Amino acid sequence: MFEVDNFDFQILRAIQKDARIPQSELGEVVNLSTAAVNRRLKKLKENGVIKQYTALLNQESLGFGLTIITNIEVESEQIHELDATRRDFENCPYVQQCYYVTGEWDFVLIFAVKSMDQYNDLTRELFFQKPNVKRFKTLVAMSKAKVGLELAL
Amino acid sequence: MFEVDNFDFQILRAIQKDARIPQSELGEVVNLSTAAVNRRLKKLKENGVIKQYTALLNQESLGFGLTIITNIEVESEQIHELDATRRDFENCPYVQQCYYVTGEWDFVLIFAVKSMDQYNDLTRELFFQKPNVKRFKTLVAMSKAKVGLELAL
DNA sequence: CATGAAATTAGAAAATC
DNA sequence: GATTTTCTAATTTCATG
Repeated sequence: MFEVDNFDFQILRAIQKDARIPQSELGEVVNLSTAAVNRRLKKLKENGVIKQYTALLNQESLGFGLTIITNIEVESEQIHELDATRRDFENCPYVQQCYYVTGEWDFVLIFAVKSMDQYNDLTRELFFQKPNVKRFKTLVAMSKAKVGLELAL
Repeated sequence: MFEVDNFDFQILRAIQKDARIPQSELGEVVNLSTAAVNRRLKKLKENGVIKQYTALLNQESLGFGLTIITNIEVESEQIHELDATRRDFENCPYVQQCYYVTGEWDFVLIFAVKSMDQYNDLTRELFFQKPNVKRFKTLVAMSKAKVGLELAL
């Protein structure tokens, strides 16, 4: 496994907040030369510590005002069934997040959709038409108090 | 509200996948000059359509191998109590996401933590010690089939 | 209003020590 | 690891529709 030292942690912390920060600034913060920062960033990316650089978009301004969390219980927990179900969920572009969990439920999905109508359509497609979905429960987000994938480094 | 046209949508789609794509490449994809792409990106950022450029990190390699989803029911739904509770959740750095929801529960939290022990400590801090938390239910993610905040543009 | 082409500035990457 | 050089990309300017 790739070793991440304190310099790396500082760099990662900074680029989580702003992936566009110049490497020179990064160098000042961390007390390294820009070249050192550059090499470290490259390594972190190559080793998969940095998975992706992305832009977080404003869901509301783009018409995806509805966030919905769905808990799902499956009929069969056989590996093949489970994998197929998981794939169905993953392949839906409106499913932002899909977790396979232990506990009261088997899956938790987080949807970003345009309307309730659209969500209803998706429930038909993803739940009612799939024999392996036993039951599901819908939670509608009234507000997203905190949304992000930042780590507490 | 800011109007997003088809060029913008294409640009946004591309930078969701890779925020580091050169504006020249972006221009080729979208059939615009780099200057036009540059101006559009600037506007999209200024208008908050692009909220943030960020790096998605590999939780496992950084020691945050545990993802936990917690459903919470509160005692009082009075606005002040609710706000205070929400703030407590938000302020916890290990809470990646916090949704205030309708339905069977009031809040859904997603934690990225290092260990079960740490989560237990957090439950004490955030739930048991808070009078407004009536009950909560923990779901442990066995696998994150899909994690991201991309929109289906 | 927007665009594209060209010039400028800034940044990233590579080579060197 | 730092400095310096080279190369690439972002940004600004300016003329045009």
